Amino acid sequence: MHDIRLLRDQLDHLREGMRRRGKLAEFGPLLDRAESLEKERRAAITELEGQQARRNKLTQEVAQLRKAGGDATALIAEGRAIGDDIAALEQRKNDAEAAVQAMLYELPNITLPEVPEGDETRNTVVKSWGTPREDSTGIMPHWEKGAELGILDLQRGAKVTGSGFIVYRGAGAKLVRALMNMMLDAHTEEHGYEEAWVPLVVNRASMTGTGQLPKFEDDMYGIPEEELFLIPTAEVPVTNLYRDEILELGDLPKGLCAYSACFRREAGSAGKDTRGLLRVHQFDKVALVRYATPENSREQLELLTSHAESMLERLELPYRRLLLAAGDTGFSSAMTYDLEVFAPAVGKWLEVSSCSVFTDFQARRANIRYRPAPGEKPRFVHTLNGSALAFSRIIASLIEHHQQPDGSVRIPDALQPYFGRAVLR
RNA sequence: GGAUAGGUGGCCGAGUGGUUGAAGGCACCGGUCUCGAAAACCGGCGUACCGGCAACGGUACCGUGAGUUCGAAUCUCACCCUGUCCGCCA
Repeated sequence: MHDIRLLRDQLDHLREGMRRRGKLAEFGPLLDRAESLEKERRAAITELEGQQARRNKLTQEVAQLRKAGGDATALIAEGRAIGDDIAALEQRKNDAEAAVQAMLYELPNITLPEVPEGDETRNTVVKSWGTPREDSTGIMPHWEKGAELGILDLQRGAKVTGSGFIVYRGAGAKLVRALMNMMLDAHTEEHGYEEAWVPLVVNRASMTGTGQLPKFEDDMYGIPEEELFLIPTAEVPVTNLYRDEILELGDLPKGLCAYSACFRREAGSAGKDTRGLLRVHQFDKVALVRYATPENSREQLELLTSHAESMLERLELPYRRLLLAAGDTGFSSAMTYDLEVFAPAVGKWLEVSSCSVFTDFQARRANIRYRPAPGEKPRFVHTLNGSALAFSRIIASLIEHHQQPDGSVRIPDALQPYFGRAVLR
């Protein structure tokens, strides 16, 4: 969410931000309406507060008059009239305020200057690691190989819940555990993160704090009776840990990591892009969250991304890092790197991580602040997060990229201590 | 789920209809003292918003929302949360 003051003195900045995302047509009219509503809001406040001041004064007069034993009937009648006026003005103010607020909630973040303008065709590969297997001859797609190895049971997952809900079995289930432990150990022991184990269900305020709501309610699984939502990522509960709190400067930067199941409705899509593990409704992920000062949040993004990349290097999966163009950058994000691994049988690069700096966009929504120095005014922190990593596509890539000519799947060295064996066959 | 107590400023805590933004304490900031520190003493110290170039003026905020009233931290109702006891349960 943006500072409401931007509507007054930096409307051009907002407009330019929307243009860079290619969304000026969509948001330009909204900005104009928001600007005039903001004016209306202020006018209503000014008038309202004037009447409130009148009432406060009158109220004192009534008290004094009563004390002196006088008759306050006339003053009380006047007060009643002011009260009616105040109620109407309050309504006017609330209406304008709610309307402006609703618009601000709809507006995506402004991307950093270094983020390229335009849509996803402007995404740029800024780094590559390892050599993808271009020749897919003899490599079975992960859904076939997974079934053959007895580690993936897509049919029964569909039966038990529905399509897009995966059952891992035997060594497959253990593979999930191994990935979880390998990643969490690395982040806590080598990268300095505190591990958290969080609820998979959160309330509306938390979903609003990180930017999923109100705009993307349709993408969420919800429990309407309780006004609760299944988390699409551990970013939501972890970032909201410090909602409405003031952090100490000495605590920053602060990093938390958490494993969680993630739930996404992914409405609409079905077809070859969603085969096997490519796009599912529930998947496993280790998430990284960082809280930083505005001064160093940009460099914290590099650090965070490097932590995610190190997971791919341990798994010996070739990857590339994309700097997303403004139009492809997520709603709350100011700058995002995507990490993609190559799945040779699918013949595609798969997004397995997304690392973002949100500047103060989430912090303002969630009211997460820090005190720059004792006695100074609190400021909003900058939040960051990244997946490190999302498992399902990693498993897909692992099964395909590490598939051997004899049909077995090699387990990378770094994973073996956690998985307990060197090969899947 | 039932019963019961309670939610006040960064923290603790007083306050039950009218100069209460709110006593007192802690913490914090400045000063005196000291070689320096501690202690002691003196002073300062909430947040947000509106108007104003500013000085400053005004308004709101005592869990949340609605209500009663000329006037609500204080009264009424609903909801949320926390503690305690009972019940149930992995």
